[in-house]
Amino acid sequence: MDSNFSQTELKIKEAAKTLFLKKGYSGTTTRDIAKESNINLAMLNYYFRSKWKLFEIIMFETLYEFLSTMVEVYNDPLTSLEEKIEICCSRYIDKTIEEPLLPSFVLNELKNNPSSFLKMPTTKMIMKSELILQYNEGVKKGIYNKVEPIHFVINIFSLIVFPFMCSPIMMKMENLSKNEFKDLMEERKKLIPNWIIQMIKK
Amino acid sequence: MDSNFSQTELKIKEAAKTLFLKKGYSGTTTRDIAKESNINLAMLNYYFRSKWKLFEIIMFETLYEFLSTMVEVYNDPLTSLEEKIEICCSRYIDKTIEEPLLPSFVLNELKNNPSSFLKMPTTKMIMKSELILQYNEGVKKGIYNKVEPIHFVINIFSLIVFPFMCSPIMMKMENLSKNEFKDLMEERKKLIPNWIIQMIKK
DNA sequence: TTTTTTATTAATCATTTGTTTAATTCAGAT
DNA sequence: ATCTGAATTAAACAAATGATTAATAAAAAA
Repeated sequence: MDSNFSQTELKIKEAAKTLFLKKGYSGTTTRDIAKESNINLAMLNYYFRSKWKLFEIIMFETLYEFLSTMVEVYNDPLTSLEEKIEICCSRYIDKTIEEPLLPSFVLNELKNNPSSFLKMPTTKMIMKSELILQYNEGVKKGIYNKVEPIHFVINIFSLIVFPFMCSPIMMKMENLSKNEFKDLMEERKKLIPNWIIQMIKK
Repeated sequence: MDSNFSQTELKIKEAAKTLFLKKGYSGTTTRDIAKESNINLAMLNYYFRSKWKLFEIIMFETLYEFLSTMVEVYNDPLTSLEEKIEICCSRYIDKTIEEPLLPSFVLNELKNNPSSFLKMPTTKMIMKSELILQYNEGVKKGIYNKVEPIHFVINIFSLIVFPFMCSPIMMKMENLSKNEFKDLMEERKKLIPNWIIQMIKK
């Protein structure tokens, strides 16, 4: 019976994800998770053996799901560089609007332990992707300024991700509602690709 | 006697700052701090009453020191917009090279509690600073593209700060040494101002 | 020197927290 | 209906953790 497949296990994972994203690993207690998911404390260890294993599973799944949707974008040989940037921005921002706490969570938890991140099948490829090849070609043709490709990649991610990471502060400072902030991010879907192109064009 | 002024108090604060930056508030124990600073556990409560109060002091001082050096830059009426951006980048990057963990630390700890951040005297002013006035003037004159000033500000900070936040991952992925990473950031002191200008110029 | 205040220490307390256990309930197979 | 293994529960354990206490040492004031 797949539909009834460990209701409890799912409930735990969902609650754990919510809490880990909000409070981080060490800020979340197993009792918090038990309470949030309305399960008995012992069930956590019954299904996942330890808080740490549960965390690893959630981190892996979350990250994997997130990255998978991206790899195909910047490796698609059929789209141009500019199209790639557009699609990348659009998807990334959509995804992050859905889960605004994710970037901050991932970067923080991986800070002291980035190796576990590299177990992901999708991470190592970015710098050897079609996106980079096309950028390098453009440089060779004299269309784009020559800068280390790593700068090019960082810039894209910086402009996309960072605003989400300081959204609490931004919203407080500028008295923005959640929706107003979301609208700003939606705007950026179109703005960032233009900015990026302007940055690299001669 | 100012030179001998509470050697212990200082040692605790330094150790606490190191650990809070590295492990976050909830990832750091009072015993960690006591050990790192070679003081007796009880001295922490003797001088600071609680772990939380100690944390608040460190957060405030760190943030204040950091922000103070910035306000004057983007409020200086004598420098042009482009000069401001250059100086801002240069100082920010220098500061962050000194303390690479700071941005990640601040954004994370303030995530669930951004109000405490606004107690800072220097935060609220950015959007009404000389920098923004000059940008708006440029727009009026038709030199710059018209975009919400908030985007303009976010972009600057994104390009400066975000790379530091993913430095562990970057370094792992690209096999960079600490020095190589530092060199990349040094490069950006000159690159970012150009990029920003290209982004806003028609 | 004597007294008083301040700083430091080791030991202890009271919770919290991750995990385990042993007993009980439940569901499917026989 | 009975048996068997999985799921669930309440209780407990052991270690960790923030904080306090009471005794002692050191420094300052008298």
